[in-house]
Amino acid sequence: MIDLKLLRADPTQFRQAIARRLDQSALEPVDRLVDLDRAWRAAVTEAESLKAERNAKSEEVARRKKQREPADDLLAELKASGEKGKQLDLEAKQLEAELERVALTVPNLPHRAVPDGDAAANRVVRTVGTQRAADAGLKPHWELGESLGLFDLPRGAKLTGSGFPLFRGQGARLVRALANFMLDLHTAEHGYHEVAPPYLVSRPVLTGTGQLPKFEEDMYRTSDDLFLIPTAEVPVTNIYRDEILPPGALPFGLVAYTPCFRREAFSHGKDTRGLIRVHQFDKVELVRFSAPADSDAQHALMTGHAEAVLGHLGLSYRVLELAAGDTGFASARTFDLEVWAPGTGAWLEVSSSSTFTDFQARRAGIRYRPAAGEKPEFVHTLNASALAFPRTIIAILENYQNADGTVTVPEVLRKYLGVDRFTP
RNA sequence: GGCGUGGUGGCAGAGUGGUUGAAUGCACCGGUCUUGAAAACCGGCGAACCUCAACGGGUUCCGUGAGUUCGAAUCUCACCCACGCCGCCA
Repeated sequence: MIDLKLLRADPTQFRQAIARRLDQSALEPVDRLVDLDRAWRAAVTEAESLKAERNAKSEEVARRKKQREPADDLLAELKASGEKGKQLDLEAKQLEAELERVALTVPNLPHRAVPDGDAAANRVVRTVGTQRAADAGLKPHWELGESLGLFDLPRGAKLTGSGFPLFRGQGARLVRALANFMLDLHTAEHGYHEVAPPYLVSRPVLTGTGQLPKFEEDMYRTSDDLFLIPTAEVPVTNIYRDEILPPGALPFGLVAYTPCFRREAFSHGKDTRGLIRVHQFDKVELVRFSAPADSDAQHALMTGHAEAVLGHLGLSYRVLELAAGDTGFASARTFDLEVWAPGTGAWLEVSSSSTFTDFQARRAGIRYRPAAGEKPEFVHTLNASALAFPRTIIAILENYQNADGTVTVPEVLRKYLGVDRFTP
């Protein structure tokens, strides 16, 4: 949720900041909010002043009754103004509900450091490692996965539909190995506290992180009006919803290993080959809570934690800073980590590291107390995948493949897999 | 799923329909005392919103939402959640 006070203070500047997203549909609600906000405040002021008057008279009634004095005149006045009070109250409430409804559709303000432009303006911050040449002899991961018996996409599709992969044998074990490797790394070396959250969440929780109300179509919904999580970000960020964190609690990080479910409703036929884009996948997610002044540093730190996974796996990757027009709805600033996949011949996004500033915290009511006795303030929330499994698996298979059709297991995974090579 | 009990401030825990945002205790903050700390004593201490240049003023909040009433933490209804017992079950 945007800060209405910022909009009120300088609507022009606010509008320009939102305009950087190059999304016309984001500006329309901003313009409506200015008018709605004015109308709402006028209604509140009017309703509250009548209430104040009525409260004073009610107190006078109580005083007189105690002293056994007549109060019929006041009672008549109160009865007469009762209907008007209800009316004014209702008007204010309706305006407030509309105000909130519209406000929830406005995206976060881009961070000042974010470059202008659309996806074409995304900036490569750094490239790490040496890319294995995409020569003709290299196989894409879907061929390797099939020949090595690591996953069976046709049978996965038989169970559910396309985009629901079935891993088996060493492939299934690789999934488990990646989970353990990543969790061990983040808990032991990066100081994260491990959580295992619910995979179904409610509407208010999804509204807190920003998936609702705008992106309902992207998720799977149950008959109980619960949603399968599209990312662990949702339950983990909301752990502290409607809470005030005590002084000294910040900053801290949580890590969770969960499946993620995404309908990918509008992306059929687009980069869907093999494991590149699937409806269900596993992911280890980092979530951090920070004081506002500290969040940029926390963002860099967390991005480094995600990069460390790629580093340990010996994979070549690059870090992209997304331009304002390509940054997600709730995010103020995002770094994408793209891993090099020589068999596919493409850079694949394996992580998105974002700071949400106070946008999610406002929606979810996550605050902290800077020091004992001080006023609560909204925290800053951040998260990064570290990493999403399918594309990590793609990169491992394609980068570590050998001329004889086998795949060497990266050093750090061997103790989890028990083998140093995938063979047919 | 059935029956029952309960949801009050950071925590614990009172609360006859009328100065109750809410007693009391703990915690916390400031002060006195002390070489220092503790103890003791004194004072303070919820959140959100509207308004105001500011001082200040006002409104709302006792699980959520409706209702009764001039007035609701207190009465009524619905819903949610927690706990207990029974049933079912991985």
